[in-house]
Amino acid sequence: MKLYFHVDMDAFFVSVEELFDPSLKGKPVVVGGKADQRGVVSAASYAARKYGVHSAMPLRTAYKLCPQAIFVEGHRERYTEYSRKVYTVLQSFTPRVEMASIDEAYLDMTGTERLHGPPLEAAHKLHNAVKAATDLNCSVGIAASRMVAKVCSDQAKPNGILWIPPGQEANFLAPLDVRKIPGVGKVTEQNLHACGIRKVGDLAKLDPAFIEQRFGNWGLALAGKAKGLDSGAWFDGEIGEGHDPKSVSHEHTFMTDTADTDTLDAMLVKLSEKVARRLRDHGVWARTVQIKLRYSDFSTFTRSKTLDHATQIDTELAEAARSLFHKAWTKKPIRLLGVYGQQLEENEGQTSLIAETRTDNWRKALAAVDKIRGKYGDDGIVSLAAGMPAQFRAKVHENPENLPGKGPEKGPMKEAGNEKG
DNA sequence: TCTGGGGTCCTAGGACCC
DNA sequence: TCTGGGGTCCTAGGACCC
Repeated sequence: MKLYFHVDMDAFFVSVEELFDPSLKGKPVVVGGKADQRGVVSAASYAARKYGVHSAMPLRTAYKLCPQAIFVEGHRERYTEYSRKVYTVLQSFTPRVEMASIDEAYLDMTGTERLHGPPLEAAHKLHNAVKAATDLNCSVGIAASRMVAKVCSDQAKPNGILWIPPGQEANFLAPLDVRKIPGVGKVTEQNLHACGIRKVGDLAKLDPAFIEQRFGNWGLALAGKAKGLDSGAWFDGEIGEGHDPKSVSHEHTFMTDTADTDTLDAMLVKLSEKVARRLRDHGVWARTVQIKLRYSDFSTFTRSKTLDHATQIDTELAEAARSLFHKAWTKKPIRLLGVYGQQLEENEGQTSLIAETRTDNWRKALAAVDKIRGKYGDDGIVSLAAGMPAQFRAKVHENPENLPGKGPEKGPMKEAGNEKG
């Protein structure tokens, strides 16, 4: 019989902020950005939640619901630092730990009873150890499947521990809303409601063949989850096997929508550089480049291109991204741009000898730049866009949103953008 | 309400090959 | 010349998670 823990930090971002500024304690706090910014709530304190504020809610909505809340941008590095501390504590209980995100982890605690005692006792020890090391609270779910352990930790919040002994899974899940099942979001919930399915118990009672017919392959996995099983790709694989990233991406939402070609080109270059940098950090090459564009009405489009060889070079990514963008763009104002590296490979793709020398030179230059950036941050160097005209380089460094409005004549600029280095 | 940014997984059609 | 079916790759879109 398997034994899994799911450890979930309570209001993680807010709690870390409180460590650095204790005056925030007990107050309505919203992490995610300023109240008038475009963006959503990353985390809300329990005091803020009383006003209906919750994560993923637009910041402006949060402000309307709770104007007295303290809005903070947040400190990513601190969250990463504390996430590592938590990981270290969890590692001391079992090597089979997998961080599912920055603030939650699965532990395979099978066979640790002699070392740590029965499940609840082990969970208390673990909870206390996390608290001692970080001064942060967490909640722990315990079950024979990861799926149920995750649902448990959610039900245990805040600062609680919940164990569902083997055989009790169905009883525990049955009265819960279908939305509580990991993987069931707004859309699936609506679809299930349309079939008269509201509780997990309703789902568990159905004939799997019916669910498969209505919801496809994915429906079968859903039926399994309703019974407390780890079905579907979600809970595949052993815990503790680190996996390589499948994609690397960066995107940016403009403060105000823009149709300015130079601003958009500069942003594509900047995003491409960031993606390339991360590819090099991971030591992987991308075969496929994808862009995303979103217009003012929120309509969103993606375009992708598989290259003849995998790359991690700024200009190759940027070139592909700009080409994809200009083929798809209708010239209407843009709200968001994104650049993605996909089909990541461990090795550089097949290249010709000439390309080889060229990329080798690039590699040396990029390694040097990465080093400087590592030391001084991204602003240590303006831009790597050697293939881009000087105008772009200046703009990349500037905040594109703050550029003064320019005349309609963009011809020469566009030409220049196409030249090669 | 006016909707971030970083990801994963799934589906489905068409191309292309055997 | 008309016609299969399977497998894999490419592309676009979408649901979902934190």
